[in-house]
Amino acid sequence: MPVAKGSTIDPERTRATILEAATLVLYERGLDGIGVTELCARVGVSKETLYRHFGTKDGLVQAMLEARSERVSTWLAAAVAAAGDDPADQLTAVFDALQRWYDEPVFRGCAMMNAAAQHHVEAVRAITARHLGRYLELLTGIATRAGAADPHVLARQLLILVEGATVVAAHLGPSGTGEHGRRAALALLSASTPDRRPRP
Amino acid sequence: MPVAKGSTIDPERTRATILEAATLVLYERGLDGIGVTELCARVGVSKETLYRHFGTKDGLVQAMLEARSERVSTWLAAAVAAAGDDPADQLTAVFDALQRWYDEPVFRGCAMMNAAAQHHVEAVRAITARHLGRYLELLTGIATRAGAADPHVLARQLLILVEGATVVAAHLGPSGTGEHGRRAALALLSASTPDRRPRP
DNA sequence: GGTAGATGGTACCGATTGGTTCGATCGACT
DNA sequence: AGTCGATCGAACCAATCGGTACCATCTACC
Repeated sequence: MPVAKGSTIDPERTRATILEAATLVLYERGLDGIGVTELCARVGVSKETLYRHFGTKDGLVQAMLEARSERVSTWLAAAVAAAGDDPADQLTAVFDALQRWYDEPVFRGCAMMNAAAQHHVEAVRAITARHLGRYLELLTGIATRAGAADPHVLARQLLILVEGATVVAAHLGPSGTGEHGRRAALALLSASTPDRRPRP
Repeated sequence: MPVAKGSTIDPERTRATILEAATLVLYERGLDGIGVTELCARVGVSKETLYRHFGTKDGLVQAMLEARSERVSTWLAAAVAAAGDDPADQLTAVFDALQRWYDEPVFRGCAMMNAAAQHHVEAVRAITARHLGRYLELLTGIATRAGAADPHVLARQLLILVEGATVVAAHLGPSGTGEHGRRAALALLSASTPDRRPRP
């Protein structure tokens, strides 16, 4: 969807549109898999406009990774919040949401991790590390509410499951991967909370 | 270490040397992060030689990924074999070996998965899928010998742990990651083998 | 209606890309 | 001694790369 011609009185709107379209294209083609010229054509914007908004291609990449990290984290946190108070239900919600993602035809693995694998720039590494930190925070909350003996260790184990499931789904196909992750997560949850508290 | 001048009477030796040196450089810099010219200089070989042996840069990439997959799989299988017959010991050996890998200063994540994230070529995807298949085979063997209720499901869960631990170690640092993976794997193993059989 | 800013389109830049070619050289084998 | 194949080093190629400059155009605002 091209950006409207002329000044639409909203430069920030243009920026947001570029960001949204570029996110899809860069995810599909890879950060270095498409040149700026073709990227601009796909996004529907002129080179000058893109460079005025983001300075360099790296600037665009970083801006889109920041935006994507925030969007994805929020989406996952919302799935957890909608699952009620029970930590087991919350974990189930996480892996069900992931499975829906894996099933999308455009799924190509975690965009943040893919980006870090391609782009050897310090800023990108920082963004992806922060992204994992957000996940870890979410999972630590679940582990803490579950009364885990060591919530931080359980959270790191859950993070390993989340990222591992994403990698496996990307390379061996999505089928069943979310469920495998979910069952593993629930098993770890049980193993980490020796005091069984009955559901109210 | 440059290839010896003239015909060292062993073209295959030349090929192997290129492969070995290129593996390190491509892992460190990324597949698209270094040009053929600089790559040849780092490897210590002329462009003509490289192209005679591998045809294209993609050909070199695929050859080195095949070789690396085989080497890594063999290395991990050897670690398992050296751990004796007990499945729990074998899983411990897997994650101890992984932790030693994570601790290497040049560790940058799984080369196969990184390559697939960068290089959108079908052949590369096939190589990485086969690589995960080898891991899965190894883990299925362990799960079967452990008497798991469903060895294939347990093996996929263990694969998720292996790949997830590698991703987390690459982006949040190696510290403790192998241990987290190992403890999670042993917990899943216990949960999947309801019939406790005493160690002989 | 006129001005100012945001944009599209296009030509253009130097640098780098993957890949080719050629002559000189070197070692092994006859 | 002489041939042959493998190699190096460097020149060379077209294509593409990220990035810049210029100008006509369009819209919002006055």
